[in-house]
Amino acid sequence: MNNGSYDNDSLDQRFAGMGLNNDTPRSKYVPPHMRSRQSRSNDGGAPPAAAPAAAAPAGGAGASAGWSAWNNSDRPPRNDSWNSSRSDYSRGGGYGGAGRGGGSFYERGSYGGGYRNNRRGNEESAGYARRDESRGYWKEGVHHIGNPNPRTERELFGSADDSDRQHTGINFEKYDDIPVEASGHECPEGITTFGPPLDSHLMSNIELARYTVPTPVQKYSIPIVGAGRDLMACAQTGSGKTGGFLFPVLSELFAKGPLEQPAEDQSRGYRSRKAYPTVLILAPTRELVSQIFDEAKKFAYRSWVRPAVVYGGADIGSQIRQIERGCDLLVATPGRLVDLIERARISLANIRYLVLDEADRMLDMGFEPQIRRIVEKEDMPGVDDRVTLMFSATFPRDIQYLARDFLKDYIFLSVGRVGSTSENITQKVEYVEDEDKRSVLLDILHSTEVQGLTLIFVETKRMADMLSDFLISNNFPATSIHGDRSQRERERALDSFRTGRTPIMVATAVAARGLDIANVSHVISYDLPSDVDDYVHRIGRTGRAGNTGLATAFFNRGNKNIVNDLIDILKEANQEVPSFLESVSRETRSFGGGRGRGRGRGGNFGGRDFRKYPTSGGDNFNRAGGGGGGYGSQGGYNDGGYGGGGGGYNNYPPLNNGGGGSGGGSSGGKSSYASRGDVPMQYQTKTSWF
DNA sequence: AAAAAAC
Repeated sequence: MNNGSYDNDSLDQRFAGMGLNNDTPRSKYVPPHMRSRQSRSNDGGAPPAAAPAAAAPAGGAGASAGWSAWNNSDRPPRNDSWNSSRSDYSRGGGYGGAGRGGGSFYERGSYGGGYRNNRRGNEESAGYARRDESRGYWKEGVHHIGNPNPRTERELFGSADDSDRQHTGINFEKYDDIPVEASGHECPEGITTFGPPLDSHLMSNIELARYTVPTPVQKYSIPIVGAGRDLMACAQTGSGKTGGFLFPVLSELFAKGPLEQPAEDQSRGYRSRKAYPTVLILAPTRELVSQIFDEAKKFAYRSWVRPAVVYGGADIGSQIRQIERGCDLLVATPGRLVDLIERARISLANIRYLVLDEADRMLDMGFEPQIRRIVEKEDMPGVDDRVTLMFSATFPRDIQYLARDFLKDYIFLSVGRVGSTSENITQKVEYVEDEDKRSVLLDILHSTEVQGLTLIFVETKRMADMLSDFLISNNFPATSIHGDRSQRERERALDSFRTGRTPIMVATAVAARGLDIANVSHVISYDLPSDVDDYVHRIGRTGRAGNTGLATAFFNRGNKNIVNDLIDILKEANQEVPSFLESVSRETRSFGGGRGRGRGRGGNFGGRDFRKYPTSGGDNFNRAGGGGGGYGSQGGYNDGGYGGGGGGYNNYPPLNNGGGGSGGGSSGGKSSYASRGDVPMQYQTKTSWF
């Protein structure tokens, strides 16, 4: 990583908009993880360090090199935009110029040499005769906006009273109460409204979607991406994550226009039907990818940008035809993308923005090799020549280590939840033995008034089938979703759940993340997951957009592996901790296991920038080290892997000590993040594709 | 151990 020698001394820490350091009234809502910051805010990093505005970090050079490759034109720094009015929106000219009127702009050429090489070449000679008049285009450096189309508009944006379609009813006022913490070099200031320099056409689409005020994550992601910076954002779903990356990225695209097709491909001269997307968005499930695509269509409406989506389980032929019709912003699951790259249908050579949604999942054991292949082993520009954005509700520190390979000098953003955080989800944990689960579930379903949707999570696909059959045979309108069902079945299940035709859905991990389903009033963890992050994502399916929600979990001794993490989560969210949890926790501790995996959130509901808390393994307890390496529950995938657990974990060692004083020294090199030396061997060997 | 993700 170009920025390996991260220097904690120069971290610019901000409590933007939070007023944590001053006279914030006690009554102002602060979610649990930010609250814990308050008590620690005097540990050295707190003063909103004056960023050395004059001295642009060297990293800026890399960034601007990436941008000058954009259309091969040198452009003057943009002067009407982010960086001039606000001193630290940008650095080192990382933000390219507006470039309007630049003769070097390519015309429309988002794929396969534009229409020229396409079989619809006659359209080209006819002068952009577009079948769909609502499609915009780019010509001679000017963005021509397509005509409005009422029908398309209704399809995309629904009508104002169409509550189940989208979040029109979000309680926007509450946004101001959400704290945001940003850390990293010269972090740009947040914005407060959708306004210039955000592209004006984008703003009109945002208006059509009836978003009036940027959500907290958007307030920061917009200027951060506008300044060409990389970003790791920890934000609950329902906090506007999708807009958080779509808005700034589309705004840039609208202003800059299409990229020229790479020379090698042009020289082939004929029939290149490869797509050269500028933006790549990756997500871990097909449903999520499809949901992001739907959002992208809204905000790309009438613009020159053609969004496209590819995922497995669906007809590849029609997906290929779709990307041939235009593929500037591609939303994809990894497997199908690799397939299409191998078929030479997609090239990543023009990627300028890479987005990993649910990034911690994308970088975990199951996905990491595929992501590495896509990002590092294909033709995607290197980390300095693209902007990389990662979003997730949770960011374990081991994943943050991995993520460094894909990011340069990034901003870490931690955002509370919309509508008074996780506290608007009531979490209940019941002690239920496996054999009693069915009858307890029936009791719960019978006793709950039928309003809103109930989502039941199980650990296995088989159990999902069995349980939904069981419910149906008991006259509950249930369906199920899991990876062994066909894509059509999955889509039908999700749709019938969403619309309330079957207000009960049994699901595996497929549905745990990111899915935006309005009106889920109850999430039941029939089986608890082994990783508490998964639990956090699950309960995030309810209590969305300012509503309250209920989350019930069935716990028994078989779940003792997550008992400590679960207790932490409950405490952080101000929830009742049943006594049986405490006693199982005590049993477990004397059993010698303690906590398997340093969760890395350090008592933080969402996540904490590991660069600021280098040695805190996320443990709230001072616990004897030494044995650490031994009980990595996830076998080589965890913090326990390095340095034998790093000695006793201290509670949040002071910033800037590099970890040397807190026991981290035992890991040999943990005090410095300059090299890969501190990274578990397992990671390094796993980097190869096979 | 299971889940997700390509055919």
